[in-house]
Amino acid sequence: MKRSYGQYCPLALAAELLCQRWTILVVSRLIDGCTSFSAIQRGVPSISPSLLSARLKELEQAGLITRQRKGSNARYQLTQCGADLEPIVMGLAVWGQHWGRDMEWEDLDPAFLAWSMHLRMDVQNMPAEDLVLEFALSSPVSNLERFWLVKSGDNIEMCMKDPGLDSSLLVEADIRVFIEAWRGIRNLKDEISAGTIVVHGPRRLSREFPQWLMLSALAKYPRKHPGIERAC
Amino acid sequence: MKRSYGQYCPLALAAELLCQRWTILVVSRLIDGCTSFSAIQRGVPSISPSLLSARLKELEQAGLITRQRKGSNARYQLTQCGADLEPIVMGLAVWGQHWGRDMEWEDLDPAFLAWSMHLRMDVQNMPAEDLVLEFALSSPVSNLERFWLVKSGDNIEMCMKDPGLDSSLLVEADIRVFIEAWRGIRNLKDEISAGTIVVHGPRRLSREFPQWLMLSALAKYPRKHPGIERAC
DNA sequence: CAGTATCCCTTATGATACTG
DNA sequence: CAGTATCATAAGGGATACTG
Repeated sequence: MKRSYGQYCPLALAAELLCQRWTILVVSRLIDGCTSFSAIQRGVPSISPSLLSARLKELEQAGLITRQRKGSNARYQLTQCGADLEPIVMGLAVWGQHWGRDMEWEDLDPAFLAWSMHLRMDVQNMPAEDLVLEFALSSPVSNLERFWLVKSGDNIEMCMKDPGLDSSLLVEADIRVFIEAWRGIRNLKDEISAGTIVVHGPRRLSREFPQWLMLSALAKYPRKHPGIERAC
Repeated sequence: MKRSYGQYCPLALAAELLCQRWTILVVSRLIDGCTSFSAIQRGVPSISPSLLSARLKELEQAGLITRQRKGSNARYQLTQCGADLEPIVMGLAVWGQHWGRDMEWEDLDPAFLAWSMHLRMDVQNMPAEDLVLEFALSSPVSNLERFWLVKSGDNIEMCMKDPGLDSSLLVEADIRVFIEAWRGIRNLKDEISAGTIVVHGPRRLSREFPQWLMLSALAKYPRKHPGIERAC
């Protein structure tokens, strides 16, 4: 249940809905075009199903989204009201890129990275053949994290468990280095040249890999936060 | 203490700071130019002092504001990092004006209305003389609410208690009608013509009153929410 | 897959009183 | 004025198991 501010102030009315835990992230996934419960959940990896359900109901009741049942499935879509948030959510994300705090090790979530990357692979510029890209990202505070991006035709799927397919390429790196490259804080090609990101596999493929990987949509916004990352 | 999302996602980093209860309202007051603790508190009438204190510390630690001691007073000011939020906060407020839920009676807070109005009186177009504007706003769910805006020179102060001065004008209305006019949902002059807002006092002053009162900065944005107010 | 239902528990918050 | 200190409470949220 929303806790009201008891205020007619339009900013307070917006905040009492949108500035609850998880809500803006859920809206962001809807803006990204996710329409099913599980697609949204994959894009917000650590939200619990009950809370996601509650948030979706609040958004529906407030008129930001519609929910249509399709057989046993449901389809969530933004209304004009919800779609009007796109520039605001984008603005907040850019602000976070510019000014957000430095990333802690615990923030380096491979599931979200996999989810993000699977939406930002430049399929048109990849070879026509099907491919399996395997990522093995190391961290001093957790086990080696593995995931796979599987290209079938023009479709890319993410896999957090071994799909049991032969990998076309294997990418190895420290997870922080890789995510900093993903966010545009480091330069991907520079890191590959330096050997801090290693792409194993046929040279024909490994050479092209940096072209396939579109970075985060925010990578073009320079970091302004005066933290340790600046020095990198 | 901020509850982290455990995510490097820049939107999550922004949200974990800004999407906490009260925070965006406090930032908004800082954007409006409030620099002292009590000025901010007046602009966010129902925040408790301990929570405001906590929020200001979080904002300072995150680099959005600086705090300078001036004698026993403190002065809070936005940094570039905080100032960058201005378009986002404005966007959220416009969204709230467009799409926010209908106002409940409990939302019609006269203290916030008084605070808002005292910043939006067009002093340059008011007579040179000092004035006392008294407001008496009725509501079916509470006692008659009275407050005063006191013009001394070019300065306007708000008073929630009787300042013990003769009032130059007395404005009487239903608080919902008045706030809807303030927000641009109704037309102020139409309501005065209709007698739903009554301005008592010398005709010389009462005629000019609608010119003095700049409405909410959001009044120019039309309401789009499909609620009961649309019918008004 | 697409959610619901429980249950426990941390903790954020509101209220109040107090101090320099 | 400009906050700090304390405290009790509600409830938001996380985890998990379960259902159609």
